[in-house]
Formats: sequence, C-alpha cells, structure tokens
Amino acid sequence: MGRQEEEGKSRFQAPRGTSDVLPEDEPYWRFVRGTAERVSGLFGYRYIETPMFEDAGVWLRTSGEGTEVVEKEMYLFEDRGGDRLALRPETTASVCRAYVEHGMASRPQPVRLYYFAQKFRYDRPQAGRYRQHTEFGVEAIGDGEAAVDAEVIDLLATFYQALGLAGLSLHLNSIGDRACRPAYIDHLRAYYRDHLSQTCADCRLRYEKNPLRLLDCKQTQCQPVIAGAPAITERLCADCDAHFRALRSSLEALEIEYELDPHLVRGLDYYTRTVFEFLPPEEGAQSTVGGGGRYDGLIELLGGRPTPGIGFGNGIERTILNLKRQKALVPEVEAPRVYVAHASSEARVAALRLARRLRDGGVAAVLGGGRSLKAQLRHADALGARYVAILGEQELAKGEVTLRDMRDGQQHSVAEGEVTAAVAAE
RNA sequence: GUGGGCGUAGCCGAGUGGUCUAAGGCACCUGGUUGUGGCCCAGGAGAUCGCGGGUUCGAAUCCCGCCGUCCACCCCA
Repeated sequence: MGRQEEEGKSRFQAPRGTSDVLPEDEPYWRFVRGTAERVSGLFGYRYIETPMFEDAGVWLRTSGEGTEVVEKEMYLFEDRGGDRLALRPETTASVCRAYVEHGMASRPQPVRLYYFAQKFRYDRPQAGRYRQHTEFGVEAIGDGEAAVDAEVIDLLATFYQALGLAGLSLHLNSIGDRACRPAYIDHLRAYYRDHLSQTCADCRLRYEKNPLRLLDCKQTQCQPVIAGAPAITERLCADCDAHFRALRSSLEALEIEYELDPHLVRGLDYYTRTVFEFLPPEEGAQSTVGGGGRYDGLIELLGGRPTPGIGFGNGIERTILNLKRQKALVPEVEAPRVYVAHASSEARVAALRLARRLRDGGVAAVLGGGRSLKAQLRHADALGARYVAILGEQELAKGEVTLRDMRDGQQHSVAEGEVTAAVAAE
C-alpha cells in the first residue's frame, strides 16, 4: 500500500484477492441473499452477526495448531491498546463464542442461527478463492441428534434447489469423535509407516502434522496407498456409528441423495462425526460450494459447558460463479419507473418537485436535465425507465405533465397531481 | 508458500524493435435545426501500451524486478 503513496504514480487498486461488487452483479447478490434468508426462515433459523475481528484466541484455540488457517492464513494484528486481534478467518468459532458469551445455553435448544459474513484468509488467490469472501452459514447449537445433522444438510440442499442450482453432489463422511478418532489415526499412521516411501513429499509432512489429510491427497502416486488405507467409517465407536447410520437413514427418508466419501476431511480440527460438502459438476480445484460438519467439542473449547453443534458455510462468490456457469435466471433489479425530464430551465424546479412527489407516492423516479430533451430521452432509454415525464413551458403554463410511455412512444398530458396514479397502474 | 500463462482506453481487442504522436468494435458524450429515445449517419472525449529499471540510435514490442490476474499444486467457501 505504501508503494502508491511513496511513488504517487500508480493508481490504487483493490487489495489482492479482494474485489468490488458492481451494480451489474447486484441481482445475483440480492437473489442469493434473499433466498438464503427465506430458506433459513422456513427452517426456523434466526439471524446473528458477530464482529469481523476478535481476539485471535477465538481461532487459535479452536481451529487447530497444524491447520493452514491458523498457521499462515490469519490476518493477525495488534490494535493500539495492545490487544491481539485477528480478522475473522472462519465464522463458526465466532458464533460459538457469542453463544457462550450470551448464555444461549439457557434458550430453548438447539439454538438455530444463520449468518451472512465476510471471512478473511491470507491465501494465494485464484478463481473461486479470495482473501475476502462472503459466506452464508448456519449453526444449530445444543442438540446432538442426527436428525439435526439431517436438517442442516436439508436446509443447504433446499437453498440450492431454491436457487435453481442443479447437479450438485453431496459428499458425506463421519470422522468419529474423541473416543474413536485417536485410535483410528494410530491405525492410519501404522499403515502409512510402511508406505511412506511410495508417497509424495507433502504426504510425508501430512503424516506428521495432519494425518487425516493423507486420505485427501490428489497426487497419482499416492492413490494406491490411499486405496489400501483403513477407512475411518469402519472403525467408528458404537455411538458414532449409530449416529452416522441415523443420519443416513434420515437423509434417505428426506430423499436427499448423497455419496459416501471416506476420504472427505475438513480443514479445521474441531469437527467431529458428520462432515459434508456439496460439489458442483464442473472440474476445478476451487470447487466446493458449501460444506460443514458437526463440532461437538467446540463450545467447551470456548469455555462453555459441553454442548454439541453442527453447521455449514456456503461461499457466496462460488455460488454466484455456479449460477453464472449454469446461466441461471435471477430476478432483475427494477429500472426506475419514471424519468423526469425538463425541456426548459424554467421547468427545473417543477421537475424537482414532480420527482419528489412521485417518490412520496412510492414510485422510483430519476431526475434528468442539464442537457437537451433528446439527450434526456436517450438517457432515460439507457436507464430502462418505463415512463418519461416531460416538463417544459407548455406544461408549466397548463399545470400539466407530458407523460411518455417508452414502450410504445405514446404520450399524453396528465394533470400534475395525477402523474403518480397514472404511472403506478399495472 | 511452489510452478506456469497472461497484463494495450470502462469492456473486447489489432499491433511482437522504427511508418504507433497506438487500428477497430462495444459502451459513453454531442449533433443530424426549431421540445422527443431505441435503428442509421456524422463528430467527440477517453491510453502513464500494469509499474519501475535496463538493452538499443530507436521499445507497446527484447531483458530484469515488482504489482495484478488466471491455471495447477497447496488449502478451502
């Protein structure tokens, strides 16, 4: 940033990995957000908003030391008072912090929350991956039943359906809990110990730091090793196994198709049992549109009583990317209904007043002027205005307005007081 | 963080060492007489050729660094 200031030459640009949402994209954002709110409401979820930055400990303590998010992707800073803060890299921990802080354990359980939030990660950008992105997410805290897992997945599937996004596939896995995962990891390590020489360099690191990730490696040389690796779903403890079975039968009852993916692992350490992702049909690395899972130990890590929870995050930029790819139709944002033109400078004030009057009547009106009537009509056309109200000497003299219908070019005189009604019809 | 591609007006894009004080299209503005859109016609404005340095008599065109972007890895939404 200092560069531009020092040199005083380059123009400013949005920081790497960030972007501006321009009016052309507004319809998409409006549609996606509106749909998210509507579907969340249908499922009884209430809106929550947490700060964009908080005590870095919220994430340092919960996300896991070996994870990328904590190790190198957080925007960490110290404020003027010396507090160690971080830009929100992940929303679940924030929401859980709020749950604990506001004593939500004393509300009817589970507490169902949804949010629209920006997240920040210092990552190398590419298509579908940004340093700032927006997420629609949901958390159901306080109920460990598999039925809630199914509900959360159903909510996300309903959201996609309402958007008209087709062809997404749901990948599902269970990664066990504190009772059975450590034993599984031991098994996995034992298996890999004999195969490390056949794996890629990254996998040798994963073996040490994040063994579950071994299963997710895409290197071809590692595939045979992965294929022979023990599956966690075959080593779940009785409780986790029962939970996973209950979830699957719930999904089947809801007729939600899923694909069991024993290699599905999520990036944060706090996940337990259920993990899932929705993937679009297209190829590409940055493909996951939405994903989530259960986090039964997270509230405790944040100082609350042991409380189960489950949620998902859905990337809005990726959602919109997919809507565009599928050429989905999204509702257009309405063009102004009336363009108020004035044909003489004497009529300027009258135009101002007419515009005000229209708006008072709930009609969207854009004020023209400052150029020829021809130019104003051209302008009105470019804006897509349905009507042009013309005020000039003639109209002023009679207290009327010439109202032009831009669809067919028909125009007629209307008394000034009747313009709103004339234009509002239909 | 690693490897690679790309970077010419708001957008698309020609031009790859001199004829470039940079083509064309879209968009924008004005006009085509006297108060009227969309088509057409004419005109206009708009370019530090991403930024900085170097090579050369001469660079948008070659080299280096930086920035940005895209692709793959990594990671994830």
